[in-house]
Parts: sequence; C-alpha cells; structure tokens
Amino acid sequence: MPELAEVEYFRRQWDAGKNAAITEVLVHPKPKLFRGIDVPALVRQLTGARIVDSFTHGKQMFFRFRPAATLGIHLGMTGDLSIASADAPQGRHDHLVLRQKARSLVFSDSRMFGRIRFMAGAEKPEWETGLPPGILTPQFTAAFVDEALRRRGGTPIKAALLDQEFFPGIGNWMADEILWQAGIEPHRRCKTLTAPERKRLHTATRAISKKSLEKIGKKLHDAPAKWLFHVRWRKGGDCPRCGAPLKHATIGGRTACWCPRCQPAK
DNA sequence: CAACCTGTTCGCCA
DNA sequence: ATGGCGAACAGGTT
Repeated sequence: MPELAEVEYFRRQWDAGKNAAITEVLVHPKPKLFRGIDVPALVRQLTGARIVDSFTHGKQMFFRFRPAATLGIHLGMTGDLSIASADAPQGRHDHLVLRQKARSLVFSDSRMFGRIRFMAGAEKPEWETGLPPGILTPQFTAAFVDEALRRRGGTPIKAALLDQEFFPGIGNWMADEILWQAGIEPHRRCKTLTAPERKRLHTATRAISKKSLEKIGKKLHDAPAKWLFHVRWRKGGDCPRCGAPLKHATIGGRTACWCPRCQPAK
C-alpha cells in the first residue's frame, strides 16, 4: 500500500509516543528486515531512549532519538506503523515493537519486503545524506526531470516513474495517476517525450504529490474525487474524465492502467 | 486452487 | 561498462 502520502500517514501514527521513554524493545525472531544491523545493539540503544523527531523522504521514514540515534523504516509492500496498548502481545508479523508506559509503537509487515535501518550517534547516516531531491523541494526542477528522462532514455515512462533515484515516493498508483493527469501513454519511451509533455509530467508529479499529502497524509485512502485512483484497481473501469473504458497492461513488471482516449499512443 | 499484489534488488543478456 | 528486463522475495487476498 504505502507510497509517498501513505508513508507520511504511517509516520504520524507514532507521534503519539513522541518524547515518551521507551521501556522495552521487541524484535521479530527472523532478522530479515534487520539485514546488516547489529540487532542486540539496536535493542540496547533504544531501551530507555525517546523519539524526539521524525520525518519522511519518499517512501523512507526516519526517527531521531535521544540519546542520539537514527532509525530508518521502509514499509515495503505491506508494512504499517500503528499504536497498540502497552501490554499488547507481539503479533506474528510485528517486526519492531517499542514499548512505552502508556502504549506500544508497532511496525508490522506481513510480506516482509520492508526494511529497518539503524545508526547510533548524532551523525546523519549515509542512507539519509545520499538521498535525491524530494519531489516537493525547490531542487526538484523541470531540468531535473528532463535529466532523469534522458538518463532512462529507452525505458517506458511508466517504469521510469517508479525509479526512486529520480522520483522518490512515487509508486504504482501515483505513477498511473501522474501519466493520466499529464495525458501521456505509459509505454512511451522516456526519450520520445516532447518538451510540453516533459513539462506536464513535472507539473503533474508535483501537484499529485502535494495533493496526496494534503488528503491521504491525514486519512488513508481518501484521494481526491475524480482521480484515476478510484477506478484503476479492477478491470472494467471507465475514465473519470471522458468515460472511455480504461486499458490495463503489465509495464516494467507492474500493472499499468490508462485511458486510451486521454493518453493516446503516438 | 490459481492468480494477483500500492516494492526493491539481483542476475542475466544485449 | 551500461541499460533494460524478468525473477525472486513471502504471505495474504480474490
């Protein structure tokens, strides 16, 4: 489920436990999501610590602690953050549980495609400093998008939009939404996009990210009316703009949905 | 029962 | 070396 705005939504779930001491740390017996991490050290460091800040970048979440440490959580395909009671038993898919006096902060992920990162100390980890420009920052310019499309020249635009090095936070439904709103057919190779199309792509990417954060960032699955979002899941839907039957195909290994009339093939 | 899935990474091949 | 593609990962849902 989680793309840009949904990741932001889940990050906020843990705000309830901000500044409260962590009394106990539970981790999943399988270390898959902790790959490359010294798990006992993480448990030691976070026991007694407090979350003092948190933020997201694309699909990546960051939590800062005092004593100084940074926890990174990626939700993968099926992860979520939630609040449970202070004595809630650890669920089968709960990979990290931070106990507090009044509640538990839970990271659950049934399909185990998520990832946990951790670094003790005040220094920023390289998995934070090495990130590309966020879509809603001034550095995410039309020129940046042009360069991304040049680099991914022969790739279908739908697949390129899923590249987190260039479009951090964009996932499958957002990519379909962007192309639909920009009127670009998803198979189009990046290098064949015209200057006006590239401009529309940049504009739509920013607008949809902003709107998503305003709406979905507060309440899950509450995308604006009239968006493709509401009809793209199942086959047989019609274009919310023109009413034409939507098309579906696999592009770059993922399901794509588009309107053949609003997004004509060249 | 088989197919499908809102993500990422790896290995293969051109 | 580089770009692009398909498979793999694992469990739940349709």
